[in-house]
Amino acid sequence: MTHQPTQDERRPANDGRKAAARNRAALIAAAREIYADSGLNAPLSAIARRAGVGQGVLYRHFPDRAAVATAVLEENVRQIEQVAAEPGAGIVRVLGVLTWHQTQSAAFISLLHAEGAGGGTGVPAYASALSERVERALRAHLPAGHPLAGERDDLMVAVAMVSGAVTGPTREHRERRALAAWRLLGVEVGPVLPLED
Amino acid sequence: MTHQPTQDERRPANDGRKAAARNRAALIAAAREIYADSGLNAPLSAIARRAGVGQGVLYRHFPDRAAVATAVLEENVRQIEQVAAEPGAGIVRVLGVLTWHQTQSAAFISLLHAEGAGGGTGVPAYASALSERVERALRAHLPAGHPLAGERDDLMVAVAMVSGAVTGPTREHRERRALAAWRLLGVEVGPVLPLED
Amino acid sequence: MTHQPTQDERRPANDGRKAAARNRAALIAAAREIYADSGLNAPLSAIARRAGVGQGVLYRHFPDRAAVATAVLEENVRQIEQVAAEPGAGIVRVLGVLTWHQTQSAAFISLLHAEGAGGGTGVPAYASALSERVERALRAHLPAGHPLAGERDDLMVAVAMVSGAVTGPTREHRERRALAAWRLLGVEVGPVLPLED
Amino acid sequence: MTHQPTQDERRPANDGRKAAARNRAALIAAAREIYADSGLNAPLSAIARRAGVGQGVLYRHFPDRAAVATAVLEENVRQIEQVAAEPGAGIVRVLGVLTWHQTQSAAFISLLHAEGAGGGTGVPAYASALSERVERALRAHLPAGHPLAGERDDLMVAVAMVSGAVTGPTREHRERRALAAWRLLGVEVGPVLPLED
DNA sequence: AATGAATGAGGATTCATTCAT
DNA sequence: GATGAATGAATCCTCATTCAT
Repeated sequence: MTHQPTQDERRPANDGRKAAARNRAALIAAAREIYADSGLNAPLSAIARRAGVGQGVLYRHFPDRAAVATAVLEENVRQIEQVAAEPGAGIVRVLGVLTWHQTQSAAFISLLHAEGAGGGTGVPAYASALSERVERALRAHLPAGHPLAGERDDLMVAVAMVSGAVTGPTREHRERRALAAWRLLGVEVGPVLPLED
Repeated sequence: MTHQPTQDERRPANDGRKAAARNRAALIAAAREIYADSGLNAPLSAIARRAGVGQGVLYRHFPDRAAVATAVLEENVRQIEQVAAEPGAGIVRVLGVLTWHQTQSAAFISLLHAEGAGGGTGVPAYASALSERVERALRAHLPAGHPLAGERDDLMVAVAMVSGAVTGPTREHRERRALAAWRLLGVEVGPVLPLED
Repeated sequence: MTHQPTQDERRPANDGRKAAARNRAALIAAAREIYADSGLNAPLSAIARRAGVGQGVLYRHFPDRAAVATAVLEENVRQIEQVAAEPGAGIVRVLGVLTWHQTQSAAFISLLHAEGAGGGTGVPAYASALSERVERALRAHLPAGHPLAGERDDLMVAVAMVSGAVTGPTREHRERRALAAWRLLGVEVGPVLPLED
Repeated sequence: MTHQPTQDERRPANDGRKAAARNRAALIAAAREIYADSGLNAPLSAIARRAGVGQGVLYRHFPDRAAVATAVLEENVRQIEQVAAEPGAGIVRVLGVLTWHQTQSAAFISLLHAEGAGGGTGVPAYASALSERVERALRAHLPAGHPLAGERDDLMVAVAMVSGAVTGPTREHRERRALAAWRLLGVEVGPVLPLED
């Protein structure tokens, strides 16, 4: 009778189920940041902490480390598909957005062709699916005369090549290298910008 | 508080000091193999085990994880310098050997431009020195008309690009991709072969 | 590369979050015991084991070895402050409690003036803060005529001296030596007893 | 027939058996230094290294860690005995030399009453023998009226007390504390100096 | 008699993952 | 649904001690 627990008295703020979605988003955002400055092997606890949630929540949303990484990449891919779907978009613009993501974080790159060494993060399965979606998005806009239009794999080889070139401490560094890479391939790309929504 | 190896059992023989060099070599070889199939973050203990030595030996020869990686790379670089020094060697041949190393292991690639995310293996310092040695070896053979002869960084950007393209489960896979990459760059490379000594 | 506790067996129950405080206390108690009979360099794992918790818990509560030691000492100091705060307490009584702690464990002593050799446990920073608290507690009760009342440092030098004298296998041994030490200093101390609460 | 091994060709300089004595001395000196700045738990290998000999030599001369420590202390004790044996030496002078050793290194102190915590370095047996020699040397010079002349243990308790007081980063610090300690005991000591030989 | 390499146990520390609350 | 404590395996690294040369 004393002490009627006034909403939020001793409870971790359970805002109902819309909080779930919010948390998921926060986790992905956090993961993106953590990946950017600590690499893909960063402790999961760091991601949860940065997202401001308990570790349990992370596990609720993502069964394992690969799922987190994939979710991050998923967003990137969706953005690329989105530009590709824009009315006036051409290959030049799409490549610009793709390149922006490549310069954003080393993680994106690793993800994009993480079939390599066995000890990897274990993304392969999802990764190749995502990789194919990127390819589809790009290929849809490839005009016949384009340098990468020809043989089957050239397109994704080129993407991988640019990824390989993208190194350096700052985003500026990486952007410069990316552009140099495309130039060496004789490919024109649009401004390296994110998709403003 | 102390260690006192409860050791009256068996002590696997101390082959004296000329074993030291042999062990070092064994460690590097082991590291190369381990890296190839478990990536650069493989436990050091695995390397020691594969080399058939105790962990202490590894630490005696290499102060830290980066030193091991560097030693592996060092050998590769030396081989490249060696071909470059051969009497009749031309850029085509040197690139062939370089490419062979690129297809050999994902590790070589990571090492070659490991300046990336902070959480990395921490090779940067050595790595850039080695990278420069590779560059020097290549540049010494670049004829004026070569597609990469022009602007300052194009050469190493191209190398990085090919590294990026080199993915896939088997060496054959990776070799095919490497060749495709060089072709896209308009660069001719020799047969992708190790330096037979 | 990862951990994956091969754990389908048994997981000793997670008592929820109010166990945390209990665990912390258990760790401090365990540390006190371990320190008493194995010295300050005892393995942390021994402390965790004696406290009946996993090693991780120890690290959760105390970032490093020094933090554990400090926590133990902290309690002692608090007790001394507590007697000092008692209504009728005089210097004789306070010194009695202090002396009790000195005879309790070699660790308390080491901690109290652990500025020594570089290889030490690394408590210095905290330690001097705690040392000052002890000094304040004592000085508050020093009557003008007391042998240690005069010059600035005499008080803590005397405490250190008694600490130095406190050696011997059993508590009785140590108590006898402590009392001899105070006698040589011409200082009267109360019964050497813990603070009964 | 070719290649007559000219003395010292391929041999670590085996100067005969007088080298043995030289090595032993070097080890003790090295140990003293190492102890002084890394504490008694410093790795034995560090001592061997500083002495400029292989680790095997250390083991040849000293069966275990305690033996090294004891040998160091032994020298100190010998010096004290030596002053005590000087024709005109009085207690004041002997205490001066004793105090010098106390201020020299924390190690000396630890050694002097290392009966404490079980986890210690294991010197106890030797230590108490040495401690008795120190006591004998001092007591031989104690005049009847001296403050420490009376009851049996007061003398060594006092020595331990001063040891306890001797803390601080520099030798100057420690000397000041040592003198303050003796003053509190009402004991006069001579100049705090080593035995010039 | 010395050297210094090798062994391998022991201790420190980190993190994925579970689960009581 | 969320929290965050606990677990404990895995990995890193150090060092006492032995021993072929």
